[in-house]
Amino acid sequence: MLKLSRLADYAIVILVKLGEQDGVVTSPALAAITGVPEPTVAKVLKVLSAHGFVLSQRGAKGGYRLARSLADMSVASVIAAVDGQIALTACVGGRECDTGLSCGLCGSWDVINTAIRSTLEGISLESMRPKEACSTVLTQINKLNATQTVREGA
Amino acid sequence: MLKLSRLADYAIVILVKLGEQDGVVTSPALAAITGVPEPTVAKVLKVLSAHGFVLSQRGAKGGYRLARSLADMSVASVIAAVDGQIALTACVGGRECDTGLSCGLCGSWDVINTAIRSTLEGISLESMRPKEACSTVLTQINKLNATQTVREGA
DNA sequence: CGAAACAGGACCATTCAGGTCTTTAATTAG
DNA sequence: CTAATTAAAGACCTGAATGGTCCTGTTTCG
Ligand code: SF4
Ligand code: SF4
Repeated sequence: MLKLSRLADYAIVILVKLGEQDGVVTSPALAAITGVPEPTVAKVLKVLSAHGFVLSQRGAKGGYRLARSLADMSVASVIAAVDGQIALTACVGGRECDTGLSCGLCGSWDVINTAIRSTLEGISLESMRPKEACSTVLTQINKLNATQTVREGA
Repeated sequence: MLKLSRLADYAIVILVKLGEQDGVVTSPALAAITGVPEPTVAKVLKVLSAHGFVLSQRGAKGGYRLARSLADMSVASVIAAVDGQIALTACVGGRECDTGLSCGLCGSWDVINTAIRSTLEGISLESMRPKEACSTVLTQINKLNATQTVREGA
C-alpha cells in the first residue's frame, strides 16, 4: 500500500536517537531508548555501518556513533541503504518490465519516481527531529502544495 | 523498497488503455491490449468498478467503460482504491505505532506522507498518457525541484 | 585470560501480494 | 418464453519476500 519498510523506519528513528547521545552507544542501549527489539536494532546498525552512516567500535566498551551530522543525511539515502533504491515501478531507469508489456507509461512513472525521490532527498534527518518537526518540514510542504494543482479524485 | 503494488500499477495502465477505446471493452480484450494476465485484469476491474472508476455492463456483449474522464482521476485515488490509503509509516493520522514506542518522529512522518500524497493527487491519469508524459508531468517536476533544497546524502 | 560488544551469516516464521478457480447474474438468440 | 452464451462477482489457494531471531567468529578492554 505504498508504505515504507519497517526496517527503514527503524533506521531513521535509530539514527535520530543516536544523534542525541554522546559518545559511543551499544545496541542494547539503543534498543532500550527506541523500544525496538534488540536483535533488530543490531541488524539495522550493521547495515548502516556498512553504508557509512555510523562508525562502529568493536570490543568491550564498544558501540556505535554517527559518522557525520544528521544534517548531512537525507531520508532518501537511508531508505536506499536499507531497502534499496527507491523505485515505484519495475520500469524506472529504462529497465524492462518483467511482464514484457511495453505500455508507454514508463516515462511518466520515471518522472513521478524522480519527484518523490527528490522530495525525500531534500529532507534531512536533522529536520526529522521532533522539535523541528512542525517548523522546518512544514514550511517545505507548504511550498510544495503551493506549486501543485491539487486535483480531486474519486 | 518503497515500491508501488503491481496491482496498482496495472490499474493505472488499464484505466489509461481503457480510455483510449470506444464503447465497452471486455476483460479478455483489455488483457490482450495491456499484456496483463486475464484473471488479474478481471480482478483489478472489479475493484475499480466497486470504487466507481469504471462502469460495468453484464451479460453477453457486456464489458467495461470509464465512469468519468481520465482528467478527473488522480494517481493517488487509484492507488488508494487498490492498495488502501497511502501511509508510509504506521503512525500517520494519529494512529499509534504497533511497537508502542512513542518516538517523537510521528509528526515529521505525517508531514512527509502528506507531501507525497499531495504530489500524487496533483497528477491526473490524463497526464500519464504517453504523448503527454514528457510535457505536463515534467513541468510539474521542475517546479517541485525548484522549491526544494536538494541535499546530498550518503 | 575472560568478559563484553560488534561482524557476518544462516535460518525460520509470518504476511500479503499475485494468481486461479467456481459461482452467479444478465443478455440475447431461437 | 426458454435456454444457451457470456461476462461479472466472489472465494480460495499458492508462493515469494519481508521481518525477525539466533548462532558463531573476531576484536578490544579490564
Ligand atoms: S512497463 Fe507499464 S506495466 Fe510495466 S512496470 Fe512500467 S508502467 Fe507498470
Ligand atoms: S511511532 Fe516512530 S517507530 Fe512507530 S511508526 Fe511512527 S515513526 Fe515509526
